[in-house]
This record gives sequence, C-alpha cells and structure tokens, in this order.
Amino acid sequence: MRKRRPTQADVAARANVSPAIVSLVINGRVNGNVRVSAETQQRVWDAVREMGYVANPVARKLAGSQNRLLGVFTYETIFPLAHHDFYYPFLEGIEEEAQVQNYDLLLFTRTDPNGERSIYKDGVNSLQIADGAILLGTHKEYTELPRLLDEEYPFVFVGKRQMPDREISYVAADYVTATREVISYILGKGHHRIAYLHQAGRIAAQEEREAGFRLAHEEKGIPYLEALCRPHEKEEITPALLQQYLAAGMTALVTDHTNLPLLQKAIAALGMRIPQDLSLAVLGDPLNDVRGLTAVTGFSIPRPEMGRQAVRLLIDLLSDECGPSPRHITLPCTFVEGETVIPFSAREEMHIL
Amino acid sequence: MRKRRPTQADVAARANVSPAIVSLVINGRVNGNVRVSAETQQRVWDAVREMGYVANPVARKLAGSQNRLLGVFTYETIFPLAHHDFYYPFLEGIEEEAQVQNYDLLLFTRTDPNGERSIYKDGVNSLQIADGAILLGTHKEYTELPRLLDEEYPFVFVGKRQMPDREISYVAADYVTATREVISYILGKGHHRIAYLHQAGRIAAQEEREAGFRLAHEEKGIPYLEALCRPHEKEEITPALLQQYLAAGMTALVTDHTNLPLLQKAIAALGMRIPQDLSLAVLGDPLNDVRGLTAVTGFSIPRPEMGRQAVRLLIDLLSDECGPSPRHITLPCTFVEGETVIPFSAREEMHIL
DNA sequence: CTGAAAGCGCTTACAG
DNA sequence: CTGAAAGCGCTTACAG
Repeated sequence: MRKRRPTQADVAARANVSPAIVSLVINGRVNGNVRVSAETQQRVWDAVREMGYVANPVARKLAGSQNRLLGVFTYETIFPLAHHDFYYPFLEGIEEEAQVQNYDLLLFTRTDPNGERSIYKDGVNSLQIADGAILLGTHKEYTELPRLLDEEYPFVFVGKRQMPDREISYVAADYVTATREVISYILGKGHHRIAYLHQAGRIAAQEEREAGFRLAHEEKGIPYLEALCRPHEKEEITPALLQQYLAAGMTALVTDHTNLPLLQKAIAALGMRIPQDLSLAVLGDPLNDVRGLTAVTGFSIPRPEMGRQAVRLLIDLLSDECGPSPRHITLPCTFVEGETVIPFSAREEMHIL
Repeated sequence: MRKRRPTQADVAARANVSPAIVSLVINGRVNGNVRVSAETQQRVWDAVREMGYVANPVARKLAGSQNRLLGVFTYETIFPLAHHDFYYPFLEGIEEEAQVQNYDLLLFTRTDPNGERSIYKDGVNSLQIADGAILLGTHKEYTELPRLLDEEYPFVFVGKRQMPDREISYVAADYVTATREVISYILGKGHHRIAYLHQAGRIAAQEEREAGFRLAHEEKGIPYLEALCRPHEKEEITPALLQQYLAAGMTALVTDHTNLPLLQKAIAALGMRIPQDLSLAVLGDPLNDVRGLTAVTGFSIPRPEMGRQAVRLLIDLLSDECGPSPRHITLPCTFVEGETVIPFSAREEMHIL
C-alpha cells in the first residue's frame, strides 16, 4: 500500500491560498499576467517544503495538452539478435535528438491478439498514445499505412517510403549519389566491367542504387553490360554466378551489403583474393558482416543523423498549425575509399579453380 | 491543425451510451458487478473502431488504473556510441518480455533543466508516468534512490544494487560462483600464481568477483598472494605492473573485461603471447574488446535473461497487493572454456623484454 | 493582485 | 442491466 502523497490542494490549504496559486508559484508563472506577493510565494514554498510536496506529473500532463511522448514503431523486434548493427545507429540518433528536444520515447512492444506487432489492434490505432511516431525497419506490407494517413496521425519514416497517390514523410539517405560516386571511382580506376550484384524484388533503396550505377556509367560514357547487373535471388549467389561474371569480363564487383557474407563465401570458394584478383565495393556500410576485410570501399549511411532528423521532422509536423504536410529529407552518404579497389592495371592474374 | 483525438465521451455519444459503459466495455469489466448487453458492447466496439479511439494513457493513469507502460531509465544515454554491446543484450531481453507481457516500453530521454538526466526534475518524479520502471547502467551516485524508495515507486534494477538500511529489488548475475568456477578451472590446470587484475573503487559486481577468487583458492587449499590481487587504477595497467606480477610468479592472469584493451596492450608491449607465455581468462563476456583472440576463457553473463526477469519481477511488484516488497533474483553465468588457458606444464619459456 | 471554476480524459463507486 | 456523478491532481482562462 503506497501512502498518499500530499497534493496541491493540501499545500494550498496549509499555505492558506487557492490551488491555482500553488500551481502558479511552483511553475514560476508569477510575473506574467498574474502577480503574487512575495510573502504569499514564501508561504507556498514553505508549505511545499514542510509537506514534501511533489507535483504529480501525470496530472500535470493531463491538464496540459501534449504528453511529450514520441513513439517508435517497428514490425520486427527493435532489438533483434541478428540486426544488432542495423537499428542501433538509428536509435542512437533518435535518442539523442529526443533528449535535445525534451521528449520521452515510447517503444511499441505490445502485440495484437495474434501475438504479432501491428499499428492497429482491434481496429484501434495504438500509436495514438504518443504525440507522433517514427516508423522504421522493413515492413512486409503497407496495409496499415493508408489508414494511418487518413487519420492524419503524425508519423515519419526512417528510410524512403512511397505509396501511389499518397504522400509519406520520411528521412532518407541519397543512395543515387552515393552509388554514383562509388561507381565513378571504380571506373576511374580503369575498370570497365563492373558487376552489380543485388537482390531481386527489393525496395526504393535498391532502385536508387541501380540508378546511381547507370548514371555513373553514362557520365563516363562507358556502357555497362546488362548481364553484369541483373538482380538475383539470394540462392543464386554462388561460385557459378561469379564464374559467369568473370567470363563476361568482370574485374570489379559491387554489391549491397545484405548478401555480403554469401558473396564472400562464393569468392573464397573460387580461391580468389580481394583486391588482388578482384576489386570489391559495398554500397552501404559493411557493418560487422565483413570478415577478414578491414577497409572496404563503399559509402557510409548517415544513420544517426537520419534518426536525429526524423525526430526533428516529426516535431515539426506536430507543431505545424496548417495541418500535417508530408516532407522529405534526403541526406548525403559519405564515400569511404577503403582498400578493396585497386587500379585495373594493378590486378594480378586470376587463379580460378 | 490536427484533428483532435476522439475521447471516451465522443465514443459514448456515438454509441449512445454513457462514458462509464465505454470504459467498462473497453476494459472487459462487463462480466463482474456490471452487466452490459452483447448488443450494447457491439455498439461500443463499432464506435471505437470507426473513430479510431484509443484511451489516453495519462488520463487512465490519473484515474487510478495502470497504463501498461514500463519505464526504462538510465542516467547515461541508452544507445551509447561506446557501450554498443553493453546495454543491447539487456534491452533485447527487456523488449522480448515486455512484448510477451503485453506492455509498451517508455525510454526516459528527457533531461532536467541542466540538460542532464535525472529521475527528479523540478522535484518531480518523472518516472511516475509509467506503471513502474527498470533502472540500469552505471549511476554516479544514488542520491535519488532513497527518495524513490520512500515514495514506494515500483522499480527494479538490472544488476545488483545495495544501500545501507534499504532494500532494492534487482536481477543480478552470480559473479561469485562464475568467478569461482573460472579460478577453479585455472587452478586445476596447475597454475598456483594467478593474478587478478581489477580496478579500484568498483561496485558490488567487483566485490563478488573478489569473493569468488578467494573461495576457489580456499576450496583447493591453495593460498593466493595479496600482491597479485590488489585493485589498481586504470593508469597502473602497464607493462611495469605485469613485470611485477611475473616477478611474483604469475603464470595466469584473470581480469574483468573493462580493462582488457589496456591489458592487451601491456601484454603485447612485453612481447608475450597468449596462451603460450601467459594464460588469460576474462571474468565476464569479452564482447568486442578482444582483438586477435577468438575463444577467450571466462564466463558469459546472461544479459538477455536478466532483462527478461527484470520485466517479470517488475510486473510482479506491480500486481502485488500487499505493497511492493523488494525481491532479489540471481541468475547463473555460463562457464566458457575457450582456448586462452593452457596447463601450467604446457607453457613455454617466457621471453620478457 | 487573488480566488472560484471549468476542464484535461479517464475509472469507479453509487444510484436507479 | 444502465446512467449520472464524483474524483484522480493538476493548469488555465475568467471573474472579482
């Protein structure tokens, strides 16, 4: 049984003032519209001290309007075993900016009756508990989003998200420019047959990398082989595929990081060394996946900054008088030179099994 | 201007019932003292769905019931750059269990007027917004805890915490047993001069490791040298210190993981190899700190399980009718054999610079 | 300058 | 079985 704490009314009674005065004195609102004599203030503070009064934050929040709670929603668990390095940097930025903006963070971990996470449980938008929310991570489908948009619930995606005929606010990384930069760099090293290994059926981020790949080639006036940049299923990432590439003249290979471990295995199976036999670049942070390679050429995704900006954008949305207008923020990635790409002329003879 | 969230009153109006009925239906209190016809219940749920109604957790809390929000409080940032691997496994467990128990998680990121995190801001317990809270991480001082205890706010520590004359609920790892096991193992390998390198002025976890160290020696009837297990400041972890140890006969070295990088540097500076020249064990998870060592002998701290149990303990505390009674849960660590300890007889001659 | 009152959005006795 | 009402502890107009 918790003992009852003194309330504002208790303090007011003791100080012989009305509760309103207690509120005003405590919140330092005594110099604005309202004047309270120094003597009265003193009486209030004395009473506060004597009774050990602490304002109830819940009541405070209810009487105010916002609750300064920012939601964070993911369909997957947000602290997953596997993707250790994936969410973390985003959360880092989100936390930092939430702290700066003086908001608390609400992680939605409750599930629907089926034990799965969803925005709508029993048809009810469970994000409503927060002033607004940041959504991140992969979503199998976007069936809940249109409804969220209809409701005009304020939310921001981390990562580019698009829906036909709808506008979604997001903070994204500029994969087009980043990829173009990497590809230009490799082309500049004299490689003219760059293979681009990427998974089939991916999302916006994937398409942007493809666009960047094409752009770089066009800018340099170097044609690229369709055979070297077709999407592949995960299962197709095999030594056999690499041999096809080699047969087509590949001397450098770029990939998005998701299939890197598989790729490394295939490369190792062929007895090939990086970069002596094959130059390699990763279109994104290599993270912890890369074993045995210290400085991989590629680019760094500004994940913490994306998190920070998402928080700022969301708060903008909240304070927006003219209604929630979707906004898009695109942040540049940073080129990472690394050591896995060497000049075309410097590569050694290939020793393929 | 965002449209106002629908309130209970709105739903009540739409369903043609009183607000009280909405509350009862939503909270499933329709089979106890109060009966509500199935048809009325349906009307309420329909209205809830149509309007996207979600109960305001703040109002709920104020009106006296729980809001299914579990707080997570740390004085440091919870997603810190440096301690990547430290909080994460705890959070993993906390999230998992919160999901199972159907609670949401509230991360306290707001700061006091000085820009620092604290439980009391303006004398107000900011944790109050959640039903209870899990505290973790290092705390410089515990000035806020006595007050939290006085208030009888329900909270659970991850990691052992003690205060004179006060009882604090916590979920801890059993470092005594784990350390004893590691030391016994090393003694069993024939090493009789084990150095224990640990930092001065540490916490409960530290004392437990010391106790385990002593216990293992006593059990085997092997005396240990005080000179080999004195606490040291971080700055003292130098090649010189190791040479002192060697002069005293050290053939094996154990340490808590916090000073591992420093230690590795000192060992390398002496040109010593592990385990050929010196056996090494770490009293805790080596995490990512250990470079160049694949399988370090030591023990694994059940961090995710600690997180899970902390959530369960907290929920127990919440549902406790007879007031919050502090409880202590201690979980076993797992011995990790590794490859950094070899038999005393198998070690090579030392080559000390 | 100060007080009485309404209201934030819920829950929970208490009448009908 | 259902509704009207009080109350949780605060803040904020609004009267005096």
